[in-house]
This record gives sequence, C-alpha cells and structure tokens, in this order.
Amino acid sequence: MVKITDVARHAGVSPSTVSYALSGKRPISEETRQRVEESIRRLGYRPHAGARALASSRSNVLALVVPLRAGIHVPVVMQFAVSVVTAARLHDHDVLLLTQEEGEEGLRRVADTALVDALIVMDVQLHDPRLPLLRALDRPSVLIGFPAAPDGLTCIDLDFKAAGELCVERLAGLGHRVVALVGSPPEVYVRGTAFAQRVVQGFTAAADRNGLVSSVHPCEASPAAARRIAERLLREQPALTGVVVHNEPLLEPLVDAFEQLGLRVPADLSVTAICPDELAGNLRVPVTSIAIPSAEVGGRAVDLLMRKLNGTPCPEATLLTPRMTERSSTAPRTLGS
Amino acid sequence: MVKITDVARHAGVSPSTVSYALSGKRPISEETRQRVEESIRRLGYRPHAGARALASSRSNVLALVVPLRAGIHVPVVMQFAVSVVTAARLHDHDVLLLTQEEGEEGLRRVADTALVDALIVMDVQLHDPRLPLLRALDRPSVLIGFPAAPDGLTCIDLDFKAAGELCVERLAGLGHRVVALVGSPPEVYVRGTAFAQRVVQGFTAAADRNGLVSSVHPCEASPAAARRIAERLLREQPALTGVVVHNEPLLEPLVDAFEQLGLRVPADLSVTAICPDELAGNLRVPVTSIAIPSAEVGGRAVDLLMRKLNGTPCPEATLLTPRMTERSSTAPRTLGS
DNA sequence: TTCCCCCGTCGAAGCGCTTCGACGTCCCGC
DNA sequence: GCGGGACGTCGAAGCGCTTCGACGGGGGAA
Repeated sequence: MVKITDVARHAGVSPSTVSYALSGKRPISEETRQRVEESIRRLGYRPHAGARALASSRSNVLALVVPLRAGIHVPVVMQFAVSVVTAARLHDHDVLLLTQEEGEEGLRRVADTALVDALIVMDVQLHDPRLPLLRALDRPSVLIGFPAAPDGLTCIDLDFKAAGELCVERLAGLGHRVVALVGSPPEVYVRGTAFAQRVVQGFTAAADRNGLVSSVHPCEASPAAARRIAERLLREQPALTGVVVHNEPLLEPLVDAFEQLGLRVPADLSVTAICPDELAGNLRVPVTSIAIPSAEVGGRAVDLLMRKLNGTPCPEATLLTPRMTERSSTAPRTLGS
Repeated sequence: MVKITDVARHAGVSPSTVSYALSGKRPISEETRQRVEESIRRLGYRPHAGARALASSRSNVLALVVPLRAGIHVPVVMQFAVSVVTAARLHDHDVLLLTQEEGEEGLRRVADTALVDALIVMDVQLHDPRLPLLRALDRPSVLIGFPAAPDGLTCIDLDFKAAGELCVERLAGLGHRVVALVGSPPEVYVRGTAFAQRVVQGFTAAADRNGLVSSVHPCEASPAAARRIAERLLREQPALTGVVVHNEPLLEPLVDAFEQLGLRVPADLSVTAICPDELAGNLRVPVTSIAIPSAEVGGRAVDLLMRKLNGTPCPEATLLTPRMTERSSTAPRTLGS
C-alpha cells in the first residue's frame, strides 16, 4: 500500500504538505501542488479511509435508513436511495445502507461508532419512536417526511397535505360534487405513516371547504381489492364522479375495475393520483397526477445534511409544492352524471 | 467520547485486555471479562470504527453495487439489497451502497481506500467490463450472476438456464407443441445481461430437445407492448398454446391481453413465468412460476464473502436449482387447440 | 523436585492520516 | 530602512484501536 509518506518523499515535500495540497486547508504554491499531484498519480496513492476518519473525525459516510414495511411502494424507495447516493458522491461522501429492521439500536450504533457523520431517515411516522434518539444524537440528521412534532429536527418532503388538497380542488373545479380517496393499505395508516395521513387531511379539508360529499377508503394493493373497492364505491355512492388514488400498485387495476363495471374514464369518472410520473404516464389511460419528486427530495436531503455538517444555517422544514400534470383521466362532470 | 482506555481504567485492566475481551482473540478469564463488560455497559463504550479499521485493516464494511439500468425489475433489486444488509449484520458487517453509475472507478475507490473489505456486484453482464478489475483487486468479491468467463471469480445466482429449460419441459410435459418466450426489454439483451441471456439459452435448448416449435420475443414492459406482442403471437403462431414470460411488469398485462383476445388461461393457453413468487401468486390468474430467490441469493452471497475474508475455502460457482410452483395458469393441451 | 508450557495479562509500538504551532521568506507600507 | 503580515512549508503530536512480544504464576510431566 502506498501511503502519504511515500508521496511526500517522491515529491520532495513533507507529509503535511501533501495533506494540505489535497485538502486545500492551507495555501500551497501552485508549483508544489503540481508536483504533489504528479507524484500521487504516478504512485497511485489513495488515502486510507480509516486513517483519515480517525485523524479528522470525519468518515465522509452518510447513513440512509430505508423502509421495508408492507404497503410502501418499492420503486419510490429505490429512487430515493439512488438519488441520495448520487448526491452524496457530489459532496465526496458515501452512503451506508441501514434497514428499518435495525431500529434505534442501529442508528445509535453507526452514529456512536463514528461510522457515519450524519443520517437520513425515510418513512417517518407521525409519532416516530426514533425522534427522541435523533434529537439526542450528536450527529446531524434529516428526515424525509414530517412527523407530528418536527421541532428541533430537519425535515423535507413533498407537501402531501397540499397534494391531497390539490387533487380535490382540481376535481371540484371540473364540477365534481361527490369524491372518494382510495388510499394506501390500512396498516400504513395504523402505523401512522406521516405522508399517508397528510394526504387524508388535505383531501378531507379541501372537500369540506368546497362542500363536496367525500369518503376515504384505505385499500390493499391487489387487483382483487381494486375490484372490491370499485364495486363498493358504485354501490354506496352512485353519484360518485371523482376519485383520488394514493396507492401506486392499485392505480392501474382500479381504473380497469371501474371500466369493467361500465364507467368510462374520464367520461363518467375522473381520476387523479399521487404517484411517480412514470407510473401515471404509462397507463392505458394516462392519469392526471401529482408527481412524487423522489430524486429532488433525495438530492435536497443530502444538501441539507451537508449544510449542517459545515455549520451553514439551513431551514428546519422544507415542503415541496406539489405540481399536477394534466393527463387523460380527468374531464368536466357531464350533466347526465 | 468514551474510549477504550476509559473502559480499561474503570475495569482496572489494561486497554489491550479490553480489546482481547471484546475480540476473543486471546483467552481472558471469565471474571475479568465480566468486569470489562460491566464497565463497557456502564460507560456506554462504543469502539471507534475508524480507529478499529486503521489498526486492524478491517473496516467491517461490504460494498454492494446495485443496478439502475432500464429493464430490470426494481423490487427484486431491493430484495437483494435488503437481504444482503440483513445477512451482513449477522456477521457484524455493514453495507455501503454504490450505484452502477460509479462504474469501475467507484469499485476501485472504495477498495483502494480500504473503505470496504469486500464487494458484491449485481447485474453482471456476459462480458462485463468490471471483471478484470475485480480479478485484480486485492479485496475479495462475489458476483450475483454469471459472466461468460467466470474463472477466478466467485459467482452465485439462480440457474437461469435451468429455469428456462424447466419452463419448457413443463409445457412440453403438458402436451404443448408450440411455445414462445416473452422476454425482457431488448436493451437488456443488447447489454448482454447474463441472466436474461441464459434464460433464452435454456428455453431454446429445451424446446429443440423436445422438438417444439419455439420463438423468442424481447418485449418492453408496458401494457401497450403487451397488447402488441399478444396480437402478433396470435397472428404469426396461431397454433401457440404455451408461453413463458420472463419480464415481471409485463406478466399481468400480457395475460390480460391474451384473454381480451379471446384466449382463456389456462384452457386455451398455458403460461409459466420466471419472477418473484409474490408477483405470480397475487394475480387474478395465479401463474405457475419459478421463483427468483432474491433473499437466499443475497444471504448466500454474503456468506461466501465471509468465507473468503476468513480464508475459508469456498466454491467458485454456486447455481441454485430452480423450483417451480404450480398455480392456475397451466393445463394440459386440449385436443381442440 | 525441577522443568516446561500454557494461561492471563500488560506495555509499547504502530496503523496512516490531519492539524497545530513554528519558522523562514518575501513584500508592502510608512 | 524597518516592522509586520501573509505565504508556504515543516515537524511532531496525536486520533483510538489492535497486536506482538514479554512475563509472572500455576500445574502437569518426568
């Protein structure tokens, strides 16, 4: 293994000079820097991560806690993860993958052993048991999602409440008077998953504000469940003309189920969804939807962490404004319906 | 921060004794060990990962390279990743997440800086450009997937060739004489993705061996593409009664498309698939399938790596035998068809 | 009884890097 | 012409841990 002293000798300088040339923490003459860089290249020098971490008390590694709970849509999680890794690399950091299974002990472990400099936590619950720990930890963290009491914590996410509202507003604007939210599986709400709850809040608030008849239906993510919920909605709410879907795998089978029951989308029924754009755009009937900007959220979460690591002030709460893309699943309510 | 010397003082022993009590690399009397453990608990001691890595030249971190290429099924990748993390933790290791985007340079970086002790590489291509690098690296690695020339490398995967064969044998056994493989998107084959290629090999070999009429059709993963390929198959091969699907997101829309074209599954058309069990089992028509044992592969990949790290001999090639689960999508060929 | 070896523990020497204080040199301003 | 910065570099002191050699004491073999 080639070490910093080898480079120093080869370049005819001291090890500290090599270190400074590399980090830029002290001025080094252009000529010396050139020579050092040339030696590094020649010798194929790579600083030893452990030694660096020990001496600088910075590991340049971020922890990312990913959920593997039932009811969450895997591709979205993966997109987050990939965007976090990509963004981290731009800041010369790597990413350690933790599963939620490891729980609080896992967080404490990687933080206390100085394996990581900071943490990113996904799938936050309204009353997440990890919050006190994150507050107490001596390393900065960023939550992707908003708990009920986010004080003292840095959080970022799509504004899911506004997203729920926007879906309803759009349907109301098209003249629909009876709307339903078909949501994530029940266990997601039982756990108190923050983003799911907030969609419901927004949906309900906007429906009330607009004087709409509304109902909320958690739903399993299977074609059979789609069929059942569609039948039930038609039976219990014959006047229904607007549906908001917040359940990725259910979107396609649900639309199919409605059509098989004789409802044309969007002629008889307008559908909006909160889901990744790739999903909404690639269906047989492209669905008007609010995108989940995973890549942006992941990237910005890393940026926030970097600011905290550098001591730069940064906002505690970042709510991204939802943006709706109009597709073929929405239409004005026809007089007949 | 509480360090090993603090523990040593508190327990009335030397730091090295604490170290040995922790690692078990030298005999320590039961009584001393107890005392040390008590001190560790009392003080909340956690060994510093960087210091440990520097002194022992072991970081206890594994690198996992995940693909984010088009055409690969995300949930399967995620399952691999989670099972790798879980298995790694059982061996007291953590997992660093690398994206394929980082390429060879990324592999070299984490290996040469001693950030990781070993590497797991997914989504291997038949002529993967990373192979020479992996062979040259001074850290052990395991490939999930088999390249064309795996010599000198440790590989593990489902035996996809056998899986392709098994699908055909099953259909042949049911009396089907004309079969088709609907595969992954074309770019997957163009890249030379190993597992996709091997399925084709197995499919073709078994079809020839059984004297079947067969054809292979790469296919995009969209409902529209499903519809097109179904129409085309019926047009070009009216005698078709057996289909093998190796394309997760396409499975459901494809079955739907066949039925909408008037073919009943399994009465008129038998379908088998190679995909995760959760997918095959939860369709409207549960599909007879060969599972992709992601969790097992991930876990065993880690086990292999641990053996290599410990210097224990281990097999170079591990091919898992495919197992078919009979469901409702296969039936004997009826005389009429 | 003597010798040897093993058990349990200690002290010290690093592992490879960063960082702090120090020191000479050069240049600017007065 | 002289004092004082700023610049560029060096040496040494750790960062917290593992590991190697050494050593005293006790027990078994001869």
